[in-house]
Amino acid sequence: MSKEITSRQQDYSQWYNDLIIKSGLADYSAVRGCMVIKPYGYALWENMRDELDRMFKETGHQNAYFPLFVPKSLFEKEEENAEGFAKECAVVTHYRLKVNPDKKGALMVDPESRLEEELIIRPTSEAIIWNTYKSWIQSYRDLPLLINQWANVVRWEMRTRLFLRTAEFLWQEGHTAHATAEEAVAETKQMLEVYADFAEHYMAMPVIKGVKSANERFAGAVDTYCIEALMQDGKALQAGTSHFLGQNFAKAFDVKFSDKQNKLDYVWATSWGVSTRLIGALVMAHSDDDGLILPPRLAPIQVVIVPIFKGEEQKRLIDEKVVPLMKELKAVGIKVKYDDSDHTRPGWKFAEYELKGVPVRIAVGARDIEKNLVEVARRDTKGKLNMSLDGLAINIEKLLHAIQENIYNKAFSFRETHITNADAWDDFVRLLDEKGGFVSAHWDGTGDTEDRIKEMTKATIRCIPLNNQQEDGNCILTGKPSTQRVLFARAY
RNA sequence: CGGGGCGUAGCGUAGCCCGGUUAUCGCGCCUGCUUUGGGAGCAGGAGGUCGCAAGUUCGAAUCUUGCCGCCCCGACCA
Repeated sequence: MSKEITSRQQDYSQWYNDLIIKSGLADYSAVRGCMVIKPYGYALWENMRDELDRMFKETGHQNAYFPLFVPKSLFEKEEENAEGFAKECAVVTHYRLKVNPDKKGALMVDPESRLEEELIIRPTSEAIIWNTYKSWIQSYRDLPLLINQWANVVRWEMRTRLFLRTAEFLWQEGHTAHATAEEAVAETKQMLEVYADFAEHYMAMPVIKGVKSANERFAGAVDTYCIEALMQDGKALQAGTSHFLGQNFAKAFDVKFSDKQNKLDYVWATSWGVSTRLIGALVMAHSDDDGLILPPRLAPIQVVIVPIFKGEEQKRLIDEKVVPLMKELKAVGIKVKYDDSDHTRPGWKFAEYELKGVPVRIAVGARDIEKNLVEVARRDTKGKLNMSLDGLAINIEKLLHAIQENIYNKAFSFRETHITNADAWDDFVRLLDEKGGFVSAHWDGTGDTEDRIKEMTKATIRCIPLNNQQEDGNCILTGKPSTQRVLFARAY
């Protein structure tokens, strides 16, 4: 065993780190808080990105790219947004280095190169984008403006975790402008649906759609909608957000349009984003102590074929079967890899591809070929069965669908059994401590109560679910009247 | 930024308390042969600023001081 993974039970955090590193998704880097996304991890991100990008375009959005740097004077224009991010901004103050006269071979910041105005490295791009939109929008005919950008952003975090929270991360941010509030709200909700659809159908990860409480709302937003997922350790994870920004940014950046009656008004805005954090979510939602379990629809490799042979002659016979099989599989759109390298033996390959979470493994040996069979192993259940070489591609395709469905169902039933009602404070605390997951409880609607609950239990309101059932009750902490339950959880 | 832990070959480690030739072991790597249905075996081989810098000493991986880096837990946050 050359690649030991810490078990989830032993140390969940270490299990997560082991998985990321040993499966080859990412690596630590020489920069504190920043990671290297390795080819396998980046391939996974590309698959996620491509699907999302397609969905954005289907809903009428176009991609563009805005600068990494935001002049401080622009950044501070929308006050709430600026203050919300102030504590985690990297700031460029100089534009030049010079040879250090006191230390050979060393460079120093040239004190004479101080910028007249500091540049903020974007933690998000509302400021630079709304400053630009001002010149793009004059008339209702320019609306709606539906733009997305794929970019990196920097948030100077105290404590980082691979994929879940790094100082620099990759994401997409959609920024739209609309003529009416209704239209902007509809856009906000539409993108939330896109995210939920992606999470459930591609990541096989069930999510709860909801609205954030005021405390958890995006700085500068009127409403923040979110999708919340549940990880195997019972902690919640915000997987995506979609914000209705009202006219806050339009007012801060003076973006007005003339309507059909030639009346001037500020435009209505939205922004929405998901990041490489989704990879962390994917890992924690499905994987086990043997490695990753990737959903077939996103896996960089969906099927790996491992030949088992003694000598050149057998290898040649296997090749004769595998080459056409590869063609068949590719013809039905399956991403297949034939690992016929002779550097490692079959057993090593089995373990390695399990670690990497490849959904299906096909082993082909001389014995199988005599019987016109292959051994098919699925990663999610570890089950093995023999399948005929005839019509194999179709059966593998079916199997991939079944795996996609199975890991979704598994995650779904875990999630369903981890939403628990609490009506008494003691139960509330005990559920958080002992069971984890979402605790559904009444709340008096005040930020103060939410803060106190967070202080006492480390749990926050993850969201108020959309279409939430209305029922009379009493706040779990204060006993004040409440009309609905909200979801509490400890979160990443 | 507080608490804890760690830094010795690509990875994981022994040695450190109690200073003393050539720094231990495993995995990985290279060569060759045998192997191949769950992380192969044998033989040979390469690979080291012991995190960095000062200090103590005849002599430092080991003792002292300072610094750096990373991981885990907390505060903060997506």
